[in-house]
Amino acid sequence: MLQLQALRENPEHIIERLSVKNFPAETIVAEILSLDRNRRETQKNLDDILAQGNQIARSVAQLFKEGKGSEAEGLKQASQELKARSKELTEKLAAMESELDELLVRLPNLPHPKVPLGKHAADNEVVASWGEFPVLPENALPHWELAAKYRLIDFELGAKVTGSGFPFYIGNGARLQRSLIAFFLDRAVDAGYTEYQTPLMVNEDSAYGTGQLPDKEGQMYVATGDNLYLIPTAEVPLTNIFRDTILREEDLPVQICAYSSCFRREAGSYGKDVRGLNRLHQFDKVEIVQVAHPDTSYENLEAMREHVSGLLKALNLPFRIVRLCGGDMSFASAMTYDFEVWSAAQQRWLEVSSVSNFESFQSNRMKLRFRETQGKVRLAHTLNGSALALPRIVAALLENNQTAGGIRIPDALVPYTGFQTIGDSL
RNA sequence: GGAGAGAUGGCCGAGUGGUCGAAGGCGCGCGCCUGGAAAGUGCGUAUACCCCAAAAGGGUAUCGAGGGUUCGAAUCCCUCUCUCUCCGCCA
Repeated sequence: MLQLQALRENPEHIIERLSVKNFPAETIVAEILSLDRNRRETQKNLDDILAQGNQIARSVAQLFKEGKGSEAEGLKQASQELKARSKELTEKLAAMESELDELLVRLPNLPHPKVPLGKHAADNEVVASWGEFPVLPENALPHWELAAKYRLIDFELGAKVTGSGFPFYIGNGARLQRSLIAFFLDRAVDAGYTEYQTPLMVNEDSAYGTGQLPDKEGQMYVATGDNLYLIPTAEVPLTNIFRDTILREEDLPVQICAYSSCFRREAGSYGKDVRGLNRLHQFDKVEIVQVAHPDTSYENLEAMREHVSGLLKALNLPFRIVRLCGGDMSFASAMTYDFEVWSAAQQRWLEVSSVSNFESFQSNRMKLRFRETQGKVRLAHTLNGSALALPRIVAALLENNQTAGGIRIPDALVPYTGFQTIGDSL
């Protein structure tokens, strides 16, 4: 969430920036500012009353020490009255604070100045592209048909055992998944990320910390019996590691990564856009996260972009990078690069990674700070990115590398799969 | 799941109703000492909010969390969470 301080200092700037995200903020900002003024006044009153109470307690102690306990009676009476008023004000203050918090939480993060104006994906800015579209054989198949032909993935079986969007991976299909996970993790570790294995369920505080709650509640599966949420991405547990912590400046940037299954309800559409691996309720992903110094976090963002680009190049998948426009960005992000891979049989771009700088938006809510060498405490910046999400990578690998005789495995992956092709022969 | 013990600052650890935001130690920072270092030694070293234009200074809250008793709570009472030990169960 945005810092109240920033709103007080320059509300016009906040409103102007949020307009890039097509978010009308005037009313809510005005409400926040007036509520904030009231809150501070109330707090001042409360503090004064409590200070009087403390003063009385000290006087009483002094009187007892001097053996004049009987003189304390009048003071005790005064203290009782103060207590009643302070209780009332405490409740009022708590109500104001939660109201203020509710309002603040509704404001999205400010987009970086480089973020293009726009409402839809069509307004995103293509900032890089790499590779050439493969020439497919006659009768090229989309990945779901390839998956069935070579018995790599069984969607119907998943639907029977669990539901739509929960496929089984089988034989070389399962092996391919495992290979990609290991490959992505190895590359992340080589790039300086420390590997984690995280819980796949998180509590409510964590879901708030990264912003899944309150507004994206419907995205997550909930274990209602225990009030736990299945993670929609490893970002949630990875980033929440740092909730309520103060790091040392020399520890920055913190670079960590994790493979996890991800669970998303995505109450969504049906049809060819979500066929096969294009959109699932459960999928696998390697996530990279950085906690960065605010002065240099955009350099870290570029480094993450390079890392993800390297993965796609190693897999020889044609891709492009787009900088999301204000309207297409997520609530919490200040700048996001999406990576899209060319899916040759479907003839469309598939989003396989999203790399974002959240600046201090998450860390403000999570109280993730670091201590500067001069001793000052500042909010850190958080960044994350997929490196990478598996299903659409698999989709593109299968489609782009299909030949009349089978599917070629990219060289970089062969040490992991142990096979060079899927299919009868080449 | 049953029984018991515990939770104090970055860490260890004292405190069991009266200036206790909290002794002492370790760590860390800045000095002194030294040719340099170690040792020694002096000082400093939590966070949030609020008042003040800012600095200086001051107020309030926080000893796992929430409530209560009291003029006054780290200390007494209640509830919850977590940790440890023993038993049971278990990949």
